Amino acid sequence: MNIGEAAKASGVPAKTIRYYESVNLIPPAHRTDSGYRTYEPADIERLSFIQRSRSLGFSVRDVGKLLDLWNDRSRASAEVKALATSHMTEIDQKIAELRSMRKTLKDLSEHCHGDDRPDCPILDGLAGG
Amino acid sequence: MNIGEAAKASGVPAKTIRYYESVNLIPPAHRTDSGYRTYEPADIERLSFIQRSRSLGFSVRDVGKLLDLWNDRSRASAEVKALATSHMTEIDQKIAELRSMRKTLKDLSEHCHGDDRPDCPILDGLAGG
DNA sequence: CCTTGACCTTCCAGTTTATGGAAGGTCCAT
DNA sequence: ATGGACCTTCCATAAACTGGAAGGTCAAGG
Repeated sequence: MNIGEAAKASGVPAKTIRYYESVNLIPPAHRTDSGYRTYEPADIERLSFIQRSRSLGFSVRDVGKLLDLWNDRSRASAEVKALATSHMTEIDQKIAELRSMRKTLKDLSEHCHGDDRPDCPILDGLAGG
Repeated sequence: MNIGEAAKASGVPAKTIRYYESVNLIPPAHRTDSGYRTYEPADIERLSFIQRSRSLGFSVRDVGKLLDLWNDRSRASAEVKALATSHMTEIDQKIAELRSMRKTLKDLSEHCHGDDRPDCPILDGLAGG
């Protein structure tokens, strides 16, 4: 599987895969004799996970930590558990914020007439959340 | 209210407030005779909204669009409604992804023993979510 | 066999969204 | 009037990409 297919399969652009390799987020890919990078299904899973984590606002560094644990199975599982728990807390917080923001937007659109009348007072609520 | 107080009140660092001004995300602040920026409560609300939106993964550009609508009350409310709705969809998606990710992590920590035993198979699940 | 087009490679430059620090002005309390 | 905590601008750096140039590779068709 070359980098283009890997990009399609994982949702991470080829350019970005190379970038991730360059900053050691992922290990150097195996190469064909001619120098093309090749990827295994396991690599795709890893890339998908990175993709998902990044889109949800986790830093590359955070993702790196999780991947380290994933790679080094011999680590104490207490450490894995602690990291997972801390990430879960972060996630809960993000979900709460998103819900609050969603509510603001919902109020906003419900109180707006949806026609051309310009009295849409709910925009005022945006800051409050 | 000077920039330091505004920073504390809004949660946006002073440095970042100046940056937002420099890229026209917010209008230039009023100045004292000596050149210090001053901020009103309304400015703080705006900054808080920006802060919240950014932390949830909305781009500065997206935030800018919403702020534009907020500023220009005379716009058709249909437009406001459309933008709000589109953002709500995005938010729903983000929430769904976070929940999926949370579930993965929960499974992970539940199946881990939390002691020093190294058999923590759930790390394998990370890519799947 | 050779060409054509879609891949791949590296490298360097630019973008977005800040953040850090230097050099210097301001404000206020002692 | 002087120290320290503010503020100012400007320039450099960071993180996480993204685009483009210059050139190598591969598979298909003529």
